Amino acid sequence: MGAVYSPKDMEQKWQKIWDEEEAFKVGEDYSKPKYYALVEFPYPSGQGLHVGHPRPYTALDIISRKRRMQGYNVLFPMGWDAFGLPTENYAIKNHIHPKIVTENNVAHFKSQLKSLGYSFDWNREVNTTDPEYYKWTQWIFLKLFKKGLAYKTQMPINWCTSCKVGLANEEVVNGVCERCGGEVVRRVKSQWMLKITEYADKLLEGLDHVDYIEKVKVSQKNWIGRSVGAEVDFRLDGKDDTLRIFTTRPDTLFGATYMVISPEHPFIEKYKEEITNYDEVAAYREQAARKSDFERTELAKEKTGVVMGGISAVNPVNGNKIPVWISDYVLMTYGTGAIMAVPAHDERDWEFAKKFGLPIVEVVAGGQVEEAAFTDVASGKLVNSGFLDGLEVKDAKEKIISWLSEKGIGKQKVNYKLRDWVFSRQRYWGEPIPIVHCEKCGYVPLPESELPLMLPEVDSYMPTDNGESPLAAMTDWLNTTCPCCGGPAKRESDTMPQWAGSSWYFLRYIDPKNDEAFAGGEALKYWLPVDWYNGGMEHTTLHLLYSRFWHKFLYDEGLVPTEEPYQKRTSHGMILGENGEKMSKSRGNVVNPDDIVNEFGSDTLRTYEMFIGAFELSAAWSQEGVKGCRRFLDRVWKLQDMLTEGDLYSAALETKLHQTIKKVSGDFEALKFNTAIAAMMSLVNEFYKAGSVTKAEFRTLVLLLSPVAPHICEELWQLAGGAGRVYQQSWPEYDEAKTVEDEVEIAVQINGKVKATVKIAAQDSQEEARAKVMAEPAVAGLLSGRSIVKEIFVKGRIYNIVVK
RNA sequence: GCCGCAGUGGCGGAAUGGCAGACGCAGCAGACUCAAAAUCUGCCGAGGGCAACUUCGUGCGGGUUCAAGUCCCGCCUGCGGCACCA
Repeated sequence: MGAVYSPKDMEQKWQKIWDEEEAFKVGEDYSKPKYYALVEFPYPSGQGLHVGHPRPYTALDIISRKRRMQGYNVLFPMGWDAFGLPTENYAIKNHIHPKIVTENNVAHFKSQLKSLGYSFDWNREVNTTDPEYYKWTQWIFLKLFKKGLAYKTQMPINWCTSCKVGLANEEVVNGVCERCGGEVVRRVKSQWMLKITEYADKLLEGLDHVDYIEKVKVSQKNWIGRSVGAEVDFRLDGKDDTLRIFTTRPDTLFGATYMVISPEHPFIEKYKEEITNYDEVAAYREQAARKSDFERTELAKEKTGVVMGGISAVNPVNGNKIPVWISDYVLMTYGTGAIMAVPAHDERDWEFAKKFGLPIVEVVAGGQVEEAAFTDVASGKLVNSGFLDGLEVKDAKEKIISWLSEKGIGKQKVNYKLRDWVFSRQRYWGEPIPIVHCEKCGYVPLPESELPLMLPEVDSYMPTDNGESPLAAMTDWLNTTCPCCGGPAKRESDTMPQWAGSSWYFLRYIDPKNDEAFAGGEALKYWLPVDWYNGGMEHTTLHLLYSRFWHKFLYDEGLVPTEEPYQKRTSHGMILGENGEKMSKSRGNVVNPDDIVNEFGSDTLRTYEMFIGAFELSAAWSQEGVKGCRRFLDRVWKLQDMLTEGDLYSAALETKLHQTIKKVSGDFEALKFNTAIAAMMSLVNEFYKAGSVTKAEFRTLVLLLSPVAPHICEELWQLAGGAGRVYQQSWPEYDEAKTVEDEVEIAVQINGKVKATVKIAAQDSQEEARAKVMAEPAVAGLLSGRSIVKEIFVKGRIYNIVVK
């Protein structure tokens, strides 16, 4: 009789053994096939690990363990994305330096992760706040700067009034700060920007060559928002000046009955003297500027606007004089900040025209333009459009664009929704931007030899109300000399956003201790690209897009060997509380993984998190479900009492074993961990039914289960007389021919309804099957007196007889 | 509004167009026990029937097919993302 299954001591024992044996140390033998499995490194928050964390980690730990057993050299690393606001805020509140807070949180996270038995190679741990790490973050920034991809500009930014920090567009969710939910207003500030827009096409095009789940590709495509249209110049009536607009519907040019410019458009100032209702215009502009983005979108239902009195434009195709309006439904940040309005064929323009009584002229037939805008481009021909009449939309577009080009008043143009990345943060706990501002020389990059530019060690790092970084007050650090002319200069006081360090961390794992380069060329060549990257959907348009941008830049610089960083990207669903709501302290439905490990063991937690449901969907926690998984492991444990000597599969179990190996192997690859575990449960049930299990049969189960529940499997491997360790074994193989039952029970249908079942040989032909089916008394009875119209036989599955 | 995903027993969820409900949870009955827990065995979609059986069942309405949870058309509901991007 074996001992009772008590995971606690046993799991610690094996974790220690793995450590001592350096079981998961990444090999340096570059002649072996490699596999790079990556999970998003966590932000080490004060709350510690959440039960959501182990879901993706366990999934790729399973893949990594399986790959090692398949003979791959596996890189499965872990690290810390440790710069950021929560740490800084906690530090301020509790008067502990963020560096200390980070150290404590990392230690806590690490011990929690270790207790879960992940096969990370901890020799390769990285930390974005380590100067030896951020030295290279700064180094990459300098490369971007030298290429003109980092620039400082005065621009309205999203300002979180609560965090007192500027945010990228991606960080503003429903008009509020993604992190704290605080109000976001627009504020003009001088900011460092990264020209991600320069890579818009490459980022888009690259998606065709990677294996990302579809929804990730779609989200990135939408976010980049490429649209092909035309830029057209409209002459201002009586002036030697033109107003340039962007449109995706140049075919509707004859239907343009007015124009609209954004309240921020420079023409308002330019024609200040001539606008007859300037006071009204200025008031409208004021009002628009005061609105936060949130208010702008909230009020979007009702269009507002004001006409620019005394100014009119000329429609280039028909010479009609048309008015120019100002409205905040036109954004200065997209296209040219001005549009031609075609109310008959654009919903926004239609709404605006209806409200202000502007003319609606149909130029594509097919709708009722007085009732609603007709926006269908697939049907309908051009009307009221001179030389375009009778053409289809597609052809009209082509014709008008070439006409405009010939006349020199327009051309084809591609626009993107993607905006440049606001790269400045006015906070302490981030990478200092390695730039010096000199009155004479402008913005001067720090020489590489001066990297890392360390954060000053100071006591006060409070955010300021005036929007300046706390670093701006640290004059000893701030004041320096210009690397260019040697004169007095000031350091940049803004720091980088949290997304900086995570934009290249997967490269540092490849060669984490290199002090000559961010990573060595040979190592990069061997390990890139990441073979499988799993992470949250919430990072699709942030981290995932940013890191692809940096990687593509590094590729263009000849610094990395692949165009894309990640070959495959998958995403996991959230773990919800027992009540089906998102886990949160305030809802009181938070489950702490430590409690589960203590009560049931980490193997149970791992198994449960994989069994809980489809990996990519969210799933509600169930304490009863955890117990079920523990019960399964108990049953596996107790199989040791049923072992018989034997190096072969018994006849009764052979087919089931081959089927299970096939099922589990395939399901792991497809992220169908729930059905893989179900298959193993089913195998265990068969073992119990059989009453005894040969060691060979048992070892196969142990090997299959080991990526999911590695501790119990090491123990059982040893008990079952296995040589070495489970992690050193080869992944079990199956024989396709042996996955098929010799005899199967098939359903016999009459007119599609199951009427009987018949046992036949799996390989039976239709004739052989027919004989057995017709011999079945129930079938014979049902067929008497009816004529057979058709018979359908699906091998090993079904026999359907259609009768009249 | 647009784009994705989902809707199956009391619950979590399975099902290359081929016997719907695998596997697990909960429940019921039995075994073991003085008893309980644990464990083991059996049952477990709904209606009808003593029973052999039988009818109905995968959000709703149509369709294709010998055969539909699965494919097509039209809806409904929930979740996630984007959203005045011209």
